[in-house]
Amino acid sequence: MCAKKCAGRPSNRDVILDAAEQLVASEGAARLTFDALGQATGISKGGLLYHFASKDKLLEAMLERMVARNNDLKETFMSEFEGDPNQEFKSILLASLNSDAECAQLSSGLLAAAANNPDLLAPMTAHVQQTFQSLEQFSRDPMLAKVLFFAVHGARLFEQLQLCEHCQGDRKAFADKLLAMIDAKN
Amino acid sequence: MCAKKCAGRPSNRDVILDAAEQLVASEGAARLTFDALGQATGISKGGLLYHFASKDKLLEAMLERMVARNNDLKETFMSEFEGDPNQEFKSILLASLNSDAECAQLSSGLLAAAANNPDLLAPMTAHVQQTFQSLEQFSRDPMLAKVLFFAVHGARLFEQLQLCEHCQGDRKAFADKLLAMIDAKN
DNA sequence: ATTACTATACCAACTAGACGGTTTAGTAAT
DNA sequence: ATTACTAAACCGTCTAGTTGGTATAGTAAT
Repeated sequence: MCAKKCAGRPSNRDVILDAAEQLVASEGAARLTFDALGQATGISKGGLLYHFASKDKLLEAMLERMVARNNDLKETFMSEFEGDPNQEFKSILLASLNSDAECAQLSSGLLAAAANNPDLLAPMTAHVQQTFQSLEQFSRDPMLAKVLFFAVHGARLFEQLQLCEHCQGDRKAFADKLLAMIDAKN
Repeated sequence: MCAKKCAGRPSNRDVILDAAEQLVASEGAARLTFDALGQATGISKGGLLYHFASKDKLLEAMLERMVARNNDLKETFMSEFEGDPNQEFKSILLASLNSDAECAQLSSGLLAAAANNPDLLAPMTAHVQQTFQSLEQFSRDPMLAKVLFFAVHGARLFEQLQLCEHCQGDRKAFADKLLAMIDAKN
């Protein structure tokens, strides 16, 4: 499970966000409602609205936490790939592939926002743009970087929508292939 | 615009599906309603329900047309790559990258179904599985095939959600890179 | 130690509007 | 007569958001 940042004391705010992600994954973004969320968490609608003043605020928080988790994971990989000439490149890719890995599902925030209010995705564009710049900066073959970046996100989408049956099992093999392609070409 | 299969005489059924795609792209899947669809097409709610007996039927039709369009485009590319040792591989990838290219947006059907009723995606899993098998069959490096397949769909997702600003312009360069990678490695 | 107050974290009941879908009655072309 | 609709009323349900209230914990003056 997620929501363990302060180790042991997951605030209800995070509990709600976790439940929201799971709801989107299992029922679809359109059924992410305060009622359903209340049932899933045992918190009343009033309580939910205490934490997130509107549905847009909830979606915003989902996106924010998604980005934060991604950044955290990238830093973890940065130390794991210490010394590797493609440290940054690899860290960005694996972070995107594996964020929320320990959680139920992937990219629920993205899909929920896209479904309910695409305007909320605008701040994400900046984040993506920045990632693209990093990839171009740290890769000798920027187009390859783009291909691999999109590959990671395509795989995540298909996993989230359960469009391919055995995606989960192949995840490690998939990651290894990405790393091998970087080492071979970069 | 789309919906021109019988060249010149787009049935209202296709007009409705086009409008539905555009609505999902611009307003989000949650705002794909019969009322909004009626306003967009100028067809009354009764008229819409004459064509699609329920919302689920509408979503099903969106997915079906998406697959059909993809298959058509694949056949077009098959003749374009006649003689190429990677004919099938390339055709599958470019078809997925370019279906709906002349339309407003991509993969609206997928997102709409995912948002409203993920159960409707079940038949898509079969289609994906089949595509995977073809890719594995026609590629000497199945893992590369997977990477490139996911790259195509990742790029489509980001385009649809307008998550990267200049995706459209780079589409041809992106496609060329994919083809080059196939030729180099396969 | 008591009283008064504040902040946090909720809950239960309600409201107004939107939504999917139905129904009815009718039009117009083939 | 069939196909392809329009127009408009209507229904039950769901939904976001509001209101007003409660419980608990802590602060701080008296």
